[in-house]
Amino acid sequence: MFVHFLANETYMTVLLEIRRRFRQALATVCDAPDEFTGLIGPAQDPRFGDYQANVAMPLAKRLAQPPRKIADALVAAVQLDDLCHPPEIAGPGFINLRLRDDWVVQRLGQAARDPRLGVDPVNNPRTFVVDFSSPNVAKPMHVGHIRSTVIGDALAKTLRFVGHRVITDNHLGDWGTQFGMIIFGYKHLRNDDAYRRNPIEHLSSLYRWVRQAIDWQQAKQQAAAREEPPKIDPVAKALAERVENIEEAVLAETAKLHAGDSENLQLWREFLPACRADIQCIYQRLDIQFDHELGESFYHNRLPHIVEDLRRRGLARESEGALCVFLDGFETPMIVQKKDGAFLYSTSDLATIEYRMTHWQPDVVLYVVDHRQHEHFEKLFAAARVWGYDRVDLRHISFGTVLGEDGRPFKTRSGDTVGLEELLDEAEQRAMTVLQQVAEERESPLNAAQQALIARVVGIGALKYADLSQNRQTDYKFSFSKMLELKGNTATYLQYLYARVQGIYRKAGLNVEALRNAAVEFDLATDIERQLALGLLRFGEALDDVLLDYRPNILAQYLFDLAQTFFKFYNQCSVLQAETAALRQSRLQLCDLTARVVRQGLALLGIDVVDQM
RNA sequence: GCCCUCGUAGCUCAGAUGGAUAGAGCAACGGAUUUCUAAUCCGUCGGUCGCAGGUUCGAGUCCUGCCGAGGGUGCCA
Repeated sequence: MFVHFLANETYMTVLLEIRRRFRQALATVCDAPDEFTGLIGPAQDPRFGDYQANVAMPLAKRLAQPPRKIADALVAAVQLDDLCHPPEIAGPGFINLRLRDDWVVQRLGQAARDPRLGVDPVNNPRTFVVDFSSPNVAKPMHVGHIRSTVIGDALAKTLRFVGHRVITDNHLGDWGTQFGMIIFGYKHLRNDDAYRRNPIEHLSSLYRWVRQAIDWQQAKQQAAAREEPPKIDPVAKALAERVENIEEAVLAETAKLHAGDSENLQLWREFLPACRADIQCIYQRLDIQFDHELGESFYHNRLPHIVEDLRRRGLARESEGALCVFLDGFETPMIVQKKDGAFLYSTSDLATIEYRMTHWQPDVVLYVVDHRQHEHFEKLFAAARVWGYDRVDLRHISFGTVLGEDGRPFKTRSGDTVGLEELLDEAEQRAMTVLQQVAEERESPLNAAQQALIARVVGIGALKYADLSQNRQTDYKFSFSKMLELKGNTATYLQYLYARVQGIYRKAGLNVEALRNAAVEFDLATDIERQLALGLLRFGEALDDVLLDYRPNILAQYLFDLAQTFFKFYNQCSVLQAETAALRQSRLQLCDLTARVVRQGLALLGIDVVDQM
């Protein structure tokens, strides 16, 4: 079995330093100190100090002694005086810690001088494959597709930043039934002029028509069950009335493609580049790149070999005409070859595992995919283990469904959801509207090019942040106004912070490089400055917490908390007009470090910043 | 039928491994700008954490039952 990856045992954050000290003290009172260090964390409430250790109560049970007595013993044994004030014991046995300002100032100076902002690279780098986005090409992308894309991208960037080797792979659906639909549509409905003028647009239309025709025929079969007939385009309706059982015909076209039929293969080769170029437009606007884009078609000719291997090893056997892998703990088998001889996505997923293990030797593979495929992945991983890949950590990073305004899942098939292009356009448009309102009151107006850039960065940032700031497990209701919100807990708030700090530099005519190279002497003159300092030192802890369970929303939450603290500080404390030159220097450094942490944190979420807003 | 999620403020959502008085944002209302960009800040209002039991020093969090919503479930992906 693989060794479970504990991100929080890699670099020395403040928290890990405290835990390390406590571990030694814990060893003097019990023989399993590691079971308890996890109970040491940031204080829940500032009144209790900066960090707290909630270890005495559970220990009391184990040692059959009063918790306060154990807390006393731990406080006596723990060696913390260089970083903390004397610990205080409260309530049933909480141990409250308050960091010494001189130590905080010293750590802060280190972070400020460090291009990595005080986050040390992991000392046990591992190789991760992150499989995300993976849309079906040739099918219009809609709002449901951005979740996998932005979450996967953020996780890949975060893993890379903390020092792991990361390989991103976009496992495109480029070999499936949707091509059967397009081929079928092309053969029956194509308009050569329209196709020449704009291939991808025409192919999309063909897809939609065929899809609608199939849905319409199915609805008609189930007849009176639903009174409301599905929405249908006249072209699709004509097709549905002219050709019987389109679904079967589509599957036949798909089967011919897979069997190597020269006409269909030729059409597939012709369509694919246009389809790929089309989704690249989206990735370009989202500023997302992949190391590899090995789609299903890449694995197609390996599938017979996979199935043969499974059969030879006795892992797969025939049942009800299909070739199946039966797995312990599952009622239904994983089917790897249909009775008509065709392969399934299970088969190509196994082929993908084999390829990645052979060529990339990952320690961990993350599949950033909708939670509805949970059971599929459980089976896939179980099958991979019995197949021999039992030392790699295969993980389904599942996320919730994007629901329509009515609270029901979008129908991914019918295509009448909000398209992704439309969403991106709207995002930039809304950002531009706000920008123009705000800019009217500004002394130094921005030119058109600046405005366009800002609108793009702010609009796309809002969109990504709306997804990333939410716990990935929960379903969420899509709404333009929520996704494109530009105030409150949004990317805009964080981008605004960055822009404000740059504004200070401009106002003061400051050379930022000179500021950073100057001797750093922080002065935590007020409570709010101290609070900001502590927040800045927690960047690494936030990244640890993100990677503990692959939750980017923890980073978003951290950044928002930090920004709130910053804005309080900023409203309370004058930077350029500070009472003394030393305090002014300290505050400039606080602003600078905050801006750098925010910029870096946003970058890990795939979100950019601008100097002015 | 079986399996898996989810139910927290008017709305949208945070609350990992059980910890001190359950938090944000939005909306609503009231304030702050001769001074670093008001996309900001401060304040007020807002809760039977679906319901009922249980476990224990302590439960939004764990267990059982019920109600409600969604998803998956042998030849789509």
